[in-house]
Amino acid sequence: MPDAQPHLYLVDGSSYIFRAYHRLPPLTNRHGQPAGAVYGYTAMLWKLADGLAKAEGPTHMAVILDASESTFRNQLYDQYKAHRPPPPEDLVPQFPLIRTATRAFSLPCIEENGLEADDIIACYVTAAKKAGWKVTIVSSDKDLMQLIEDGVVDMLDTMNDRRIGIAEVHDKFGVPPEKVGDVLALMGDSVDNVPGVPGIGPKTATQLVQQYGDLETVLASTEEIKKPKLKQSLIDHAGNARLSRELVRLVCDHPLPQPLDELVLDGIPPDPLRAFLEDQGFKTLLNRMVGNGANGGAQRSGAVVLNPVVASAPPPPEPTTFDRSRYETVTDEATLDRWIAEARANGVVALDTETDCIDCVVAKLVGVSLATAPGQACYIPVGHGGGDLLSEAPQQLPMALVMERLKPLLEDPAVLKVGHNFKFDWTMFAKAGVEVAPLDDTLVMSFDLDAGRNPHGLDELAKLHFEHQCLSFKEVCGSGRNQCTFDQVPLDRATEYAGEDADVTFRLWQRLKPRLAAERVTRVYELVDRPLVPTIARMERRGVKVDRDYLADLSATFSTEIAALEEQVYEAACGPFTIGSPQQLGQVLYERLGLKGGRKGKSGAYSTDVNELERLAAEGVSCARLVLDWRQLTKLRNTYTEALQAQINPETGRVHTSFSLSGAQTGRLSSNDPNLQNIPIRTELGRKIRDAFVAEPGHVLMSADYSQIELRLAAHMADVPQLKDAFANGADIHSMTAEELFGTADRDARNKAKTVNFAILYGISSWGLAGRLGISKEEGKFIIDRYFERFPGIQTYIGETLAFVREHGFTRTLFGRKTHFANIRASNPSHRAGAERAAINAPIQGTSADIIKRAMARMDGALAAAGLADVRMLLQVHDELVLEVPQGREEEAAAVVRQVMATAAEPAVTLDVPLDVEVGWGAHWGAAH
DNA sequence: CCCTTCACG
DNA sequence: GACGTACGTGAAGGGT
Repeated sequence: MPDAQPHLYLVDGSSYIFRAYHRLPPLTNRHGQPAGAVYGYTAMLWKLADGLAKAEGPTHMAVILDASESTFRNQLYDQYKAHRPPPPEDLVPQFPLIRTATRAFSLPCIEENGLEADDIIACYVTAAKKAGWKVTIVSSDKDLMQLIEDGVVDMLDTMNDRRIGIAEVHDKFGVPPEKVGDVLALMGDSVDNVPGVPGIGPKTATQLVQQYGDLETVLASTEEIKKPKLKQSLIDHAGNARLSRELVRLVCDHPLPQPLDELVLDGIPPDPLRAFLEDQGFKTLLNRMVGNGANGGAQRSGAVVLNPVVASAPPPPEPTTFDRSRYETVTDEATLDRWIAEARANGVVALDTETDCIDCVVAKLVGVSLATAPGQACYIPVGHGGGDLLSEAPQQLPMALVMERLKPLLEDPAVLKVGHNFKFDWTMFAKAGVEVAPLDDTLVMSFDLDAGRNPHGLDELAKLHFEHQCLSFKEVCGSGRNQCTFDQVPLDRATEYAGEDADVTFRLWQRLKPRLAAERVTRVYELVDRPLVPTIARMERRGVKVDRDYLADLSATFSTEIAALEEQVYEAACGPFTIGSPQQLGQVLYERLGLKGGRKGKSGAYSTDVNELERLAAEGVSCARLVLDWRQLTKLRNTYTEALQAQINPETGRVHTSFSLSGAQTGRLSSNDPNLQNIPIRTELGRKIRDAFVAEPGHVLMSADYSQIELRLAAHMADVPQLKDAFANGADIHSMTAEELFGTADRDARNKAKTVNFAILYGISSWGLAGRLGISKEEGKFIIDRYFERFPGIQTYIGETLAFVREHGFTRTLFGRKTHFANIRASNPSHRAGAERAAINAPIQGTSADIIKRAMARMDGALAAAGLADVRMLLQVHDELVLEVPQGREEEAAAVVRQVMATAAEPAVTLDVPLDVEVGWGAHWGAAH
C-alpha cells in the first residue's frame, strides 16, 4: 500500500553526468553528436522511474543542477574550485541535453543562481524533513553525506546500486553524518580546492574528530597532540581549517525555487519521452518503451509503460465481506486510547463524523467513527440523547475529553486521515479547535479518477467497488414526518451505521489510492484538488454577509410590480390563467389568441422560452413583453430576494453556501444551498441583487476576475500565434478575430466574432453558429471554414482532442485532470455529437478550473505571508474570487490576489499567454466590479 | 420525479 | 438524409 508519508527523491544531476561521462564509452547520438553521458543519465532516470516506483518508491521527485559557476563560496575563497580543469570538450555540448532529457521525463529541473546543486538539495532536505517527509538523495557525493539521517534521509548511488545510510557513512568517515563536515574540513578536497590542513588526509581527519568531537575542539586542543608535525600544521593552518569548514557547509535555509508539493511524481507521459529517445536515437530504451505491451491498463490510459507494478497492484486483502456487528462502540477511555494507538501505529485512519444536521455551520457533533483496517471500525458517541426529555442519554464519553484525546492524532503529520467529503468533517473538527492534517478525501479521489464515469457518493461507491449495500440513512433515522436526528438513534444502531461509513471509506481509500499514480492523476489530486479541501471548508464556514432589510425592500418592490403585470397580462390574454405554466401560456398564445409560428418542442408542447416570446414581442404582441417582464421579476423575487433572506444563518448573520468539489464533470466547483455562483449581473434590475452582498463594517468586498481566461487557454492549447500575440500585447481579442474573419472590426463584426470565439470554446457546429448569428447554415459553415483557415491550430486542436477521446474515452486538462465521456462512441448521432462538443470544451473549461483552484489553495498562505491574514476569501464564481478586505488594506490585498491568480499555473504548467486579472472593490459586490 | 425556464461563467 | 440547434452548472415552479 502507498505510504501515508511522502517520499522525495532528489537527483543530483550535475555530479551524475561527470561520473557517467567517465564510466561510459564515447557514444554518439543520431545527429553524430557526443551523447554517452546523456545516455547514461537517461538510463539512470529510467531506472529510477521504473524500478523505484515499486516498493520504496518516490512520491515526489526532482532533478537538481548547478546553475552558475560562481557561488558564495567563491566570495569566501577566491581559489575555490579554481584549479578545476575545464570539462572535456565532448562533454560540454552534453550539458544542455541534461535539461532536455529531464524535461522528456516530465520531471522538474531545479537550479538557482548563486547556489550549488548540493545546497539546493540541502534546502529541500531541510524543508522535507520539516514537513515530515522521507528523502532519498540520488548521488554518491561525499559532501551530501552530511545530510543523512536514520529512517528519514538516505542516499542512493545508482551507479553501484547501493543505499547509503548512517552505517555506510560511518564506514567511510568513522563519524556520524553531522560530523562529516568537520572531517571534510580537516582533510580538504583537492578537486574542489578546499584547502583543509596540509598533512591531514581522511585517516587523520577521522581520528581527530573521533577523539575530540568536532573541528573547533580539535583546534582548541592542539596542546594535547603528540605528533609534532601534525600539531604545528594544525596551529599554522587553523584559519584554513575554519575556512574549509565554511566551504563544505551546505546552505539549507534558502527559499525553495519550487514548492515541495509541486515535485509530486505522476507517472511519465509517453509522448515527450518517446520524441526525445527518437531524436537521440536511443533505440534500446525506445524498444523497451514500445515493446512493453503487457501493461495494457497503463497504455490504455495513455500512461508510460515504465511503471506496471502500481497498475497491477493486487486487490486489497481480506476480509471482503462486511460485518456490521463487529464494529465496536467506544464508551470508556481505555478503549478510546486503544483505538487511537492503533490508528497511530497504522499511520492511516479513516474517519466519519455524525451530526444532528447536514448544515455543517450549525451542526452539532454527535459522534465520530474510525476505521484502521478493513472491517475494523468503531464508533465514539459524544452527543446522543439529551435533546429528548423522555429518554435518558446513554452512557458515553464527554465530547471535550474525546476531542482532547483525538486532537493529537488528528493533527499528527505522520498519520494520514481519510474521509469521504472531508470538508464537512474538517469543519466539524475545526469548530472544536482541531485542524485535521494531513488528509485524503475519497470523494475527491473518486472524482479525479472517474469523473463522467460514475457518481461519487459513499453508498454508490460501496455498491460499485465492493458490491456492498450500505445501511441507508433512512433505515436508521426514518424519513418524512417520522424522521429523527442522528443523536436520537440508539448506540448499537448508530455504531452499525457510522462504523460502516468509516469502514467503507477505509476500503475505498485502499482501492483508489494506488489508482492515482497508475492512472496518472496524482498531479491533479495532489496539486489541485486535495489542497482545496480545507480551503473550501474555511470559505463555507466564513460565509458572506447579506443585507436582509435591503432584500426585503427589493422583494416588496418586485411584488408590487408583479401584481400589476399580472392584471395587464390577463387583460391582454382575455382572461386569467397561470402565467408560470408554460403549458397554459402556450395554449393562451397559440390557441386562444391564435398567434402564428408556434414552435413545439420534443414533448409536443409549445415552446414559450425567451427566444419565442422575444420574437412575438417584436411582432407587437403586447402579452409577450408583459410575460417576459413578469418572468424576470418572479425569477428575481422567488429565486433570489426571498430565498436569500431565508438562507441567512441566524447564528452568524451570513449566508453559507456549500461548494461541491465533484459537482461539475469538467472540474469546476458548483455551489448550492444557496447557489451563489448564479447571482444576477447581466441585467440592470438583476444586478441590484448583487448590492445585497455586503462587507462587515470596516471592510470592503473585493472581486478579482480572470480576463478571458478560457480564450487565453484555447490560444495556448491550440497554439494559435495571432491569438497568443494579441493577448501578449493586450489587444482586443474579439476585434482582432473580426479583422481576421471579416476584414473589419466595426461593432457588428466584433459582435459576430465574439460569438464565433465562444462557439469555438463550446465545440462548434455550423448549425449552432448559424442559429446564434441568425444566418444560414451555409454562411455559418463559411465563417467556420474561414476561422479554421486563419487559425489552423484550432482545427488541429479539435481534431487531436476528438481522436484522443475516441481512443481513450476521456480528455485531460493541462494539469492532467481526466473527464470521461460515456457517449463518445454512442450510436445515436446526436448523443455522440453532444459528447464531442463537451469533449472539445472540457480541457479548456477544466484547465481554467484547475488554475483558479490552485490560486485558491495558495491564497490564504500568500495573504498571511504578506501580513494580510485578516483578508478572507469568501466565494468563487468560476473565474472570479470574492474576498472581504479590511478598509485601508485594499491596495496591498489587490496586489497579492492579482499575483497569486496570475501565476497560479506555475510552476507545474508554463503558459504561452499571460493571465490578466482585474481587481475591484466596494461596499458591496455590485460595486466591486 | 421530470420538464421547462432562466440565473451565472 | 436524420440528427438538433454551443459548453458547464442549480433553483424554482408546474404538472404528472
